[in-house]
Parts: sequence; structure tokens; C-alpha cells
Amino acid sequence: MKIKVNSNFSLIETVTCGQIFRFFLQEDGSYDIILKDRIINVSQKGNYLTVFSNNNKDLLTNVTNYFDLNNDYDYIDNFLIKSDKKIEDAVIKSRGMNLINQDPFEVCISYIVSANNSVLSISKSINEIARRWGEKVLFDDKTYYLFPEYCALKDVSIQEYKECKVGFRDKYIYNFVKRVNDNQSYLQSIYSLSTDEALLSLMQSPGIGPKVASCILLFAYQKYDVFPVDTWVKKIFKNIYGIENESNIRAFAKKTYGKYSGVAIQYLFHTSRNK
DNA sequence: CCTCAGGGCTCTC
DNA sequence: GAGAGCCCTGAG
Repeated sequence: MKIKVNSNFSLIETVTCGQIFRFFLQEDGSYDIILKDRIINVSQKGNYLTVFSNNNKDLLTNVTNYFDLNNDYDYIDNFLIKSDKKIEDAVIKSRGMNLINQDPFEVCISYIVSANNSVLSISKSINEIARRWGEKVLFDDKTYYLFPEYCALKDVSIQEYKECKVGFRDKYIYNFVKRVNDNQSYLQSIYSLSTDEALLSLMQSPGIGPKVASCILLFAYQKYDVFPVDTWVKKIFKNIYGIENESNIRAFAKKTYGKYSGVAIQYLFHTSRNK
């Protein structure tokens, strides 16, 4: 299937900028990506994406939503540049990088695993969790595993998570899975909360602090006003703006980038990381 | 063979 | 609000 995209959209930037952990570069330059309920193979030529999948049900809707193709990034980019001259460079360098809309449960577990952890380790752990408890899918002669639904993890023990090399985060995952299974509308209920309410609610789970909660809201719940502050962000703000502590960074971001703080931070982060 | 930090969080003081 | 400890992995 072919999908027309905005001329600025960049598949490579969007896939590789660090927001998703389960994508696989193919020899022809296309990507196999694991979505909630299917595998897609996707490549870009000019203004068109070519997409293959093992599951063609509502494929256009799913892919459009996943890559956030209906959002007006030209508007957001202009908004940010107008708000802050110093971000213009980052906006231009990141142009085409959309925020991917991922499945909330997978994002929650992935970012609990991400705390004080490297991208490679995170990917390995998530892939192992999927291999053990997710649905097996054969796609183009390759074997992939969907990320398991929370109910599939209901009886998994702390020890079994440990075997997935998640280290001290084993009990955090166990606890979160229990929370979600005990209250099956919990993940859905986050959508209707304000950003601050959602942050507080998520942070009630051990292992979810401000950074992890922010990432969850940004990557799974389309709350673009959240602002993850981690060690990288601190370095960036020290270098570009001379702003040092976290509360000063937050105040500046809120005042300057407003409801698009989360997009701004992705751009700044991405640009700095590529250096 | 080490040693160390990595896109944090919890617990304690 | 500052600091130690956490657990695994790859880089040096």
C-alpha cells in the first residue's frame, strides 16, 4: 500500500530518533517495525510511504495514526521558531521527525526498563519479554513477536522478569502489571486526565519518576506539553541557554514552548544527540 | 583483566 | 535536596 505524506516527513528521522525500540533495518533500507497488533515493512520514496503488513485490516488508519501523519508539524515548527530563535537550528535539523503514537502498555513497560539503562540493553529486554509472552508472527520469512497484552503477563513472576535482564527494575514491572490488571480501565483512563494529573497518577507506581512518566505521556498519550528532563536535557540547556537547574529549565520551557514543550525537547534532544 | 557510565528512581539522611 | 545504591551491558 502507498500512503502520501507531507513533503517534510522523514521516515528515517522518525524511526531512528530514539522514541521506539523495536524496529529492524532491512538490507534494502526499509524498516520492519512491530506495532501493537501487526508487523509492518515500510520505506519512503519522496512523498510516498510503501507499506506491507501481515495484517491489512485498517492498515491505512493504523499507519497514519502510528506515524502521526495527520498532525500539522509545519504549524508546530513555526510556532516553536517564533517562540524562541535559539531553537530554530534544532527545528530545521529535526524537520520531518514526527512523534510516533505507540501502544500505552508497551510504552509504560519500555520506559520503566529504560531508567538508568542503555538503548541496547533496553531493546534486548523488551524483545525478550515479547519473545517469552508475546504472540509469534511470521513475516516475510522472519519471526517476530508482538509485545504482550497486560493480561498475558498477569501471572509472570518477578524472577521471570529478572531473567529478561531488566535488573533491579524487575519488581517495578511486576508491580505495574499488577496495577493494570487489577484496574483494567486504568491505561484508558489516563487519556481523560490533565497532564499534571496524569503525571501524578503514573508516578504513584514505583519505578516511574518524572522522566519516565513524561516519556509515557509524550509517546503514548499525545500529551505534547510534557517535558522530560534527563541528563542530556540538562547538558543541552546548560550549553545553549546557560540554564542550570531542573526547575529553571522547566519554567523556561513552559513559558517559551507552552503546549509544544514535548516536541521542542525532542528536537533539541535529537539535534544534540546527532552531534 | 579491570572500571565506568548509561536518556533514573528509591530510600535515607 | 543531596547522596548512595541499584543491575546489566558494552566501551575503554
